[in-house]
This record gives sequence, structure tokens and C-alpha cells, in this order.
Amino acid sequence: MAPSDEPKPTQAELQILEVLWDLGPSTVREVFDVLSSSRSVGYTTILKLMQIMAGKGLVSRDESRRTHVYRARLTRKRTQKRLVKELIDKAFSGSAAGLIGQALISRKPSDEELAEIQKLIEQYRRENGDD
Amino acid sequence: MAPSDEPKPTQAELQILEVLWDLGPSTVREVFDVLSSSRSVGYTTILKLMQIMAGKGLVSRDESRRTHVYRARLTRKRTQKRLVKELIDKAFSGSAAGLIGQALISRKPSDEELAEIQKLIEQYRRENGDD
DNA sequence: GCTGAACTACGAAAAATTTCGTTGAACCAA
DNA sequence: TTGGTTCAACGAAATTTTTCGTAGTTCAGC
Repeated sequence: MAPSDEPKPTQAELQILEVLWDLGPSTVREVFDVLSSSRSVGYTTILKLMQIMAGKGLVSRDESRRTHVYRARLTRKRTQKRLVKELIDKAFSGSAAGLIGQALISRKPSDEELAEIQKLIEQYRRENGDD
Repeated sequence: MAPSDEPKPTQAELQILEVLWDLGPSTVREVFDVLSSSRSVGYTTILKLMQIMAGKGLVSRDESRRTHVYRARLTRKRTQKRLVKELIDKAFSGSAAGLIGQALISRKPSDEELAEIQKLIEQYRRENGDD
């Protein structure tokens, strides 16, 4: 099953993962360019973080060329799942409905989004229903 | 509206808030008793954290008696809302549907819970619908 | 071959968070 | 009143996370 010794990304590491998920495998420079546009941060800071992440196994890297290319080793989905689970456990006493209720209130989703959500639920019901 | 300078609780502080929300206004000892049953931690650690939280305005305290009584100053709902919003923004690119989809997958809610969720959505639709 | 630009590696500082020991005051029971 | 217990205050250490400077390497163009 899911080995719970998966390394847990810190805040800064999560930001970097986000970029890697968006861009796909990238160099430090590419990640830095994205992050530095919204936040003041030094190049070597990002470099160091990505090195640490490689050490933890959060990313892998291709060192065959001088400019290394980093790749996320966790999928976005898997990480999202983990974050959601943690939040539900930590702040909603395990109630998915509680979290979803808050999500609705927080986000005021559009009609389209609501429809999408209902579709999700119906689909889920079909797949896991009446057992 | 919402002043965004609301102090942001750290992980450990959130744990304490959880206890205060469950128990209502409580002494350090009471909070400590709950937390120490699931986690090895010293009394003065909790005390110190709660003092820091008082300094930040996360909790207020009644010092009229020798044993101070602490009270959460943020509501559980408001904090949940904030956490959910942060998560949606940070990990789901602003998509509530994305988070809700993950919540379903993560939690495998029961039929009852699903029904509850659908009720929430319908209720939300009625309140905010067709505008 | 030199020079400058772009990289990685590394160490260490800075900042944020969490931890707890010690001290002295308040309280309580004998 | 005295001795044991409980508490708040405080300082400081430990840990974790984030930050970046410096040094050395590689490479392209001249």
C-alpha cells in the first residue's frame, strides 16, 4: 500500500513541486524564473532547495548534462490527496462533508463548477454505490 | 471585510485551537491533558505555546484567577474556511471542484455522507442559484 | 588559451517553530 | 507556619526551514 514514509514537502518545497508539475521536468533556472516573478528570492536559494529535495527523494534529477534537469517524483494527484486527507483529519474531524461544505462557502463556485461537482458525486456514486 | 492580518496559527498552535474548540475555554492543564495523551510533550511546552498565542491574539485569557483560562479568539468555522481557501489556491489552482473531487477520492465517504454532501450542494444552489 | 557567463556544490547564517528547565509566587492541607 | 503541589513567567536551547554568499567547474566565443 502507501508507505507512509513518503517524504513530506515543506511549504517552499511544495511551491517548487507546483512549478515542476506545471512545466514538467525543468532546470533550476526555469523554476527560479517562475518563482522569482512572484516572490523575491535568490537563485541559489531555489538551487539549494531543489538539491535538498533530491536528497529527500521528492525529485529526481538528470545529471547527464551540465545543467541538471529536475523531475517531480510525486504526482500532483497523490500529493493533493495527501494534503486533503491531512486537512480533513486535522481540521474537520475526518468529515469529508465538513470540508466540502467549507469549500462551497469559501469559493462560491459558479454554476458551471457546481454542475461539475454534482457530476463528480454522481459518478462517484455509480462507481462505489450500493455495496 | 476580512482583515488579512489575522495571525496565522502554526501547526502546533492549530492543535491547541482544536482542543479549545472542543472543550471550550480551558486551562493549560486541561489542554495539556488532552494533547499529552496522544503525543509526548511537556507541560511547559504547551504553556509557552499558549502564552505565545495570547501574544499573537490567537487566544484571549482570563487572568482573574490564579489559574488562567484560555479561550480561542478565532472560530473554528472561520479557520476552516481559511485553511480550505489556502489549500484550494495553493494546490488546486483555485478550483473548488478539484478539491472536492480529491476529497471524495481520499475519503471514500459513506452513502450517508454522500447524501449529506448532495444536500449541501442543493441547499447552496437554492441560496445562490439563478442570479 | 583567455574571459565572462551560467552552473553546481557546499557551508553556514538567519528565521521560524518547538521544546523544556528553572525560578518564584500562590495555594492548600496538616 | 511549614512543606508539598500547582501554576505562570521567562530565558534559552534544540530543531526545522529558508536563505544566500563564496568557490570552483564547464562552456562558448573571441
